[in-house]
Amino acid sequence: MNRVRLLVLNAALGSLDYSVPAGMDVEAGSIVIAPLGPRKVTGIVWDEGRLPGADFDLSKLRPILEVVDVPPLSEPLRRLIEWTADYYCAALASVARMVLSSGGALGGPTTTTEYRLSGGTPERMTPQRAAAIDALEGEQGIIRELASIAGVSEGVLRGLVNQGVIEPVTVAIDRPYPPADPDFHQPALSDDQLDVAKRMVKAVEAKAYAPILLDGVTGSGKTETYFEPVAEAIRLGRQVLVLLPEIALTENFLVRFEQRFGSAPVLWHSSLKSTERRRAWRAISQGTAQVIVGARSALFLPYANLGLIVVDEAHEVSFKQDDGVRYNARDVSVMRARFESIPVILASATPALESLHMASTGTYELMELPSRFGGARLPDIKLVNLTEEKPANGRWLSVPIINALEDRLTKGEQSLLFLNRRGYAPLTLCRNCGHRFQCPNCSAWLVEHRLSARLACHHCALETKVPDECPDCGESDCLVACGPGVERIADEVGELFPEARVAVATSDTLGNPERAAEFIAQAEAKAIDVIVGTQLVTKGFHFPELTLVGVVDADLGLEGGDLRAAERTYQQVAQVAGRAGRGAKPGEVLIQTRHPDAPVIVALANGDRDAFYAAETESRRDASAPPFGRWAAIILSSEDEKEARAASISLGDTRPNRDDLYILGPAPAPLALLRGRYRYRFLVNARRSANLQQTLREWLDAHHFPPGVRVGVDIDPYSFV
DNA sequence: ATTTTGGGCACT
DNA sequence: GTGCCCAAAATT
Repeated sequence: MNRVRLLVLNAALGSLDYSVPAGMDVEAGSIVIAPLGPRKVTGIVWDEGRLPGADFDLSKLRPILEVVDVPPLSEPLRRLIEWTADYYCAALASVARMVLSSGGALGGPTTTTEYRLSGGTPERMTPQRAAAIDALEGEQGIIRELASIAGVSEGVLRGLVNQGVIEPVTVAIDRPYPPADPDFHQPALSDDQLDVAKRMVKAVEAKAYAPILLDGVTGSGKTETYFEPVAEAIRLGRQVLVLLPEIALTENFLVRFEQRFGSAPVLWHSSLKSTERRRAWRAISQGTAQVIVGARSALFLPYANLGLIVVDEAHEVSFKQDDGVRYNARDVSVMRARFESIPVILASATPALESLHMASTGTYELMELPSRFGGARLPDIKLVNLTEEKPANGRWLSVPIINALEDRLTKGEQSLLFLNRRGYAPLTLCRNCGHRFQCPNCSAWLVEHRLSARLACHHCALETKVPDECPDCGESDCLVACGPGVERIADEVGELFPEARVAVATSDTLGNPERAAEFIAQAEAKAIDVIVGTQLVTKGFHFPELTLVGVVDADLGLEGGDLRAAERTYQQVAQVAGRAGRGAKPGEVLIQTRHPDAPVIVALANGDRDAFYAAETESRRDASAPPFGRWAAIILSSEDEKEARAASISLGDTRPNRDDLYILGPAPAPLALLRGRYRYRFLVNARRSANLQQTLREWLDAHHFPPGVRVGVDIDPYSFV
């Protein structure tokens, strides 16, 4: 190729043509550096350029500067980038950027300098230096990362480097990962598991596109079952990607993985240190990384030789990315498997209705694990009607749950209380003047966190100390907490049972893998009697001694304008209920609700999954919601309220008028102010037959927006705020 | 996204 | 005419 079309990594630019200097070797997918105005940009060679017809003087083409020394992006990956950009109405460059997300992974030297403590002491000790030396015990990394770990400035550390207290270490970037042994430990599987595993192994051997819905009740051993096709892919020398919804889940997963394969997999998530990220990216692109376990962003990595994708807990909402390119990793996984011609396994105990629908139409192959592993039974589920069993004033646990907790404490068994609200209380107000603490940047209350003695906004980074006086009326000692959060429930348990060992499990307390591992170790060692947790504890955890699950407020998820509210409530409660009775002892689940007759709640109480899905299917059909119709959201935002409103009204005036597409809005978004930006929203409901994306693109492209207005398109939205 | 260009306008 | 600010255009 002597002339190419380059996808430059800049969202506002499309693709640009460049000439290829004689002697330079490029092919489609090559990563290159090219001149752009006075700057240099990274680009991906896309194809042979827009040949004659473009009214551009071809002799003015500028030459590519250099080819980056990494393998070219494969054809299937390039098709995936195109599909994702097209389907989610995003810029090609934005999607491509996720592929090259490693930042420094491209080119560069093969060794890097990291720093660690040398064991010496500085001539002059200062508080910062002492704190840094204390915090960096056993750590190694680049200065910036160490500074962030130690909570001191980079200058402090550079001073220590000069004094020899911190020493540089040369590290090879491409040192290999330990190999995974597919036959390290063969677990005993049930007949059901063996049967399903065998079918999945066949799919891996076939090296063809095969979407599989692995539908197994909680505790049925889905992970051990899909480890078999993973092992087969390793035997065939192919790479495997396992997507997990949360980092907090990986610790438990890693233990099981190491037991099965004798070594840790390659991890990919947003908090990887830059050198680890770079090492992983290169190993993945060279094919030396065998099994990659990652969050959704791992989906866009340039695997050299992918043989299988597993999406674990595939129903999880966190697979939907809600900023930047708004994609659903579950759906994009299926497309990647299609372009790569490989199987993809969606594993869940509570599959999304869309996934079940695909299975029922035969688009996905359904594989079921209907019973729990090792003869454990599914737990008994009972409702607690909160309108009859009222908790005491200022308390949130009803008598049946308190009695059940007491029973478990006496027997030395564990309990789990589930409430999907972080912090102590969702709203704080002044008893004297009624002042409510609200985030100045978002339409949201500040949530009190007693563990950190702070008021925090859950939508932006705002955090303040809890003040001593009301900022409005100046009165002191007048602030009251309204409503429950997990911390408050933990306090309540502590007051009821002072001897009980209570642990709060949320993203605040288990935010990083180390703390999650510590929590799991404690729970397994029975050093915890009662776990109080948010949705984080609904998945993945396996504590054999846990026999009681209490759902503090099953109605919480039903509030708010979420189109999938019923499904999400069903999934969360069913998943958390699934934590009970996984060992030899039977489990009990108590669900507190004010709406014991609501269809979701009834289905949960009866353990009647089919009835719930049947009812939900009908209500989706009536609402023309997925899988029968499709939704999209368009959000216009601006720092200026008037500008946002004017832009949305003017966009509304040019709305397409079609009978296969219904447009609601504009209206202030439910979160009308988010991170300092005022937001207006359109909701689009389209028939399956409508060409939703093309219609939206034509509508938006024809419109001119003022510079301060941002336009976001969310296809198949989950969050309706 | 970032840089360059060019128009309008106040000021000299 | 010069400098400055802002919007629009160009970037291959």
